[in-house]
Amino acid sequence: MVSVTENTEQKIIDAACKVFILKGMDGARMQEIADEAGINKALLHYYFRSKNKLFDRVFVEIFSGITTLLSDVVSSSADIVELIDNMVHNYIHLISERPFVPDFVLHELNRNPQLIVEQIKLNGIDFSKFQQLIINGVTKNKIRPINPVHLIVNILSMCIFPFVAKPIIMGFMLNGDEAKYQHFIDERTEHVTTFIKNSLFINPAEK
Amino acid sequence: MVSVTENTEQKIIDAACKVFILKGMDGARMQEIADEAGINKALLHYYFRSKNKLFDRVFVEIFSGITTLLSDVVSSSADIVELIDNMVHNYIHLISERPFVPDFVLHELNRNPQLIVEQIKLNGIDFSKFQQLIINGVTKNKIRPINPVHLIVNILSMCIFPFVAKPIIMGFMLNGDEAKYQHFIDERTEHVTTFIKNSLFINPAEK
DNA sequence: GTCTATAACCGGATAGAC
DNA sequence: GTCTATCCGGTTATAGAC
Repeated sequence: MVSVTENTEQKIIDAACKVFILKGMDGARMQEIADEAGINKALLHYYFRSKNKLFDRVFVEIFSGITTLLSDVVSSSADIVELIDNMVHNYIHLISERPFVPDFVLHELNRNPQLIVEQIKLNGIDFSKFQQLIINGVTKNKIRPINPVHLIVNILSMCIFPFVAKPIIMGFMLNGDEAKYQHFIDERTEHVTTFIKNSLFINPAEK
Repeated sequence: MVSVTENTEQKIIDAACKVFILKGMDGARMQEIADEAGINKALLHYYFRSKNKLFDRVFVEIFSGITTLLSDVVSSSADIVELIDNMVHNYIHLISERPFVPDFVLHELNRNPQLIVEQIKLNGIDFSKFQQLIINGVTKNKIRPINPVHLIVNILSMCIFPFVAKPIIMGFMLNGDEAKYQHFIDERTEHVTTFIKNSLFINPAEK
């Protein structure tokens, strides 16, 4: 029989995710994580020896969620159009549910680029597949030639940046109106896919 | 006669900029800033009462550099094509020289969105001008209609994100090769302007 | 496994001499 | 204005009872 309350280790990890994502490694406090998990501070050290070890554990968990999505989308898409649709839709959807994850991941990665090394082997992107989809699109005369790295960076940029830059967008462009921002995000999937396709397709009628 | 060595206050601000940008507010240490400035820790508190006050001071300085550039570009561009060229070129150039600034600004802004409030009045974007350039482009039948907010976010995304995401791009797409990343950045201005224009112009021959 | 209490340390801030 | 020495609060981490 499955217990209604998760075990302590999982409660700690969930709490740590929440606090680390919101405050970052440097800003997070073990006390706050303990409170969030509803346990004592000493118990954190019993399960995970140190703050650093706890952080490493949750970072891997959070980061792999992002990369596996990318891998899945690339490997499951039949052509470049499908890939763009899937990638934009899935990323915006994923981040909408945890909007502070991108800033957390990017910030911690810049603080300590070493963090990424282990992740790469674990969750490498199948670039040959991605490149092949582009080549196919080009040879069938559907899209302009484009550097795959630039294209994938363009897609990720336009999907992820609007969440990281929320304060700027709201403050400077939407008069601090939360509802307007939400509406902006709701339009985003449709806008970005159209914007990218308009750029890629030589003949707009094709898209 | 101008002294060769800047005064102490300026030395502190320069050092604080450097350390805060690299480590963030939470990760920075007053001792490290003092060392970087070549002075004693107590002197920091003599000039700026607290870590918070010192941070606020340098944040304003760093952030205003970014927004004034945007304002200048918008107000000095005669049409939408010029604006895109100027904006992409200037932003990528600016950030290339201080590549850790975007992560710093975005992270601190997410940690404390209040920070932006004072900045807005100080350096608001002239949106009407920007919108007018787009409308002019559309009515002269040069570009497709587009939501100004989405367009400006697209431009900023594709210019800024590649710097914030450097560890990811290098790790996952460029085999950790620093030279490849530098080459990628060198191509970026040309690529992004072309990508945007391809998307905006209905007839590619026009651009 | 979980708790309370406390050790050990670190970092921002101040006192006071020069 | 600049320094040395020090205080004091907060935070990680451990000891030890239950």
